[in-house]
Amino acid sequence: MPELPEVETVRRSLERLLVGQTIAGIEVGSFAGVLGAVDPALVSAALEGRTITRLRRRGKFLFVDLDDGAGLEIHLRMTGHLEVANRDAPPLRFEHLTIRFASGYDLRFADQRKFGRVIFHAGDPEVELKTRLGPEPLLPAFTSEYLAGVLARRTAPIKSLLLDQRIVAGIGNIYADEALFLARLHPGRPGGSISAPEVRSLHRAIRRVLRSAIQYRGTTFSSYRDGTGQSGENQHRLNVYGRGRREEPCTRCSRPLAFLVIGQRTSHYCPNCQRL
DNA sequence: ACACTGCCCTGCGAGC
DNA sequence: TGCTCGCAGGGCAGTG
Repeated sequence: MPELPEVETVRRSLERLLVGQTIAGIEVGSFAGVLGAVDPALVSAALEGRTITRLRRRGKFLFVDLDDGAGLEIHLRMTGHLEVANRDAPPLRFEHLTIRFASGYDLRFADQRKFGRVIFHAGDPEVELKTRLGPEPLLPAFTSEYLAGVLARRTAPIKSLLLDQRIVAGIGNIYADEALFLARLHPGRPGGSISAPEVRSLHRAIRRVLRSAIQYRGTTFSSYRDGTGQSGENQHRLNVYGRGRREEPCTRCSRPLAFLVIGQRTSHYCPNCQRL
């Protein structure tokens, strides 16, 4: 389940391989919806001859910048996967889009569940996403004061608010649970009930959890791999995610962890360390 | 403005 | 053994 650290790891793994590559053409598989509602022929015509100048990440989105100012917006959702492969290599399982380069290499996009998208934008893709995305949690604009401001007077559970990409970009179910555990906050706490010191603690926990996960190249829970097919290592460092259902012991107090459903998402937490 | 629900999609594991 | 069923969840549209 790619969240910010996984998308950042993919970006880093692909950057050197993709920048400077010139697109010779694209091939769309049986699932044309991978390109959104856009006509594949138009996308193909727009991409042909363009050279990739940069790979950027914003929240869980990956942007591929092209030399004419256009770009691709890529979202992996749950099971999306990007990989660079030799032209002659066999197709990936669930491969929906192949971008062929003049060099003889391909960028392949595969997605078992067809949730992921590769959207072409004639201009900067980030501009269209601006209103839908909050600040980058690892950049200076994401301050404790900002977080306190957007949580104030909110009645929704903090877990749901952390998953809202307009509040802060890039946090998904895994890192929301991990950050709340580090900050010792119950996932069901109303956003507005969180005190100033608690917000500071949460702010610190979010940054720590994300930084550490990037360092360990993301969490491979089921299918996640980086752009070279390599698994992450952060799954061995999780405190709560995936452990509550099995009532595994808390890494801090050794009491059994628990899980509950908040906003239709499972939340793993320690009932002893994270009290309402 | 905010809170919340349902939809998309399919491999996999649990249970019968 | 073989089947069915429900779960996993990010983003967005839609409702109240």
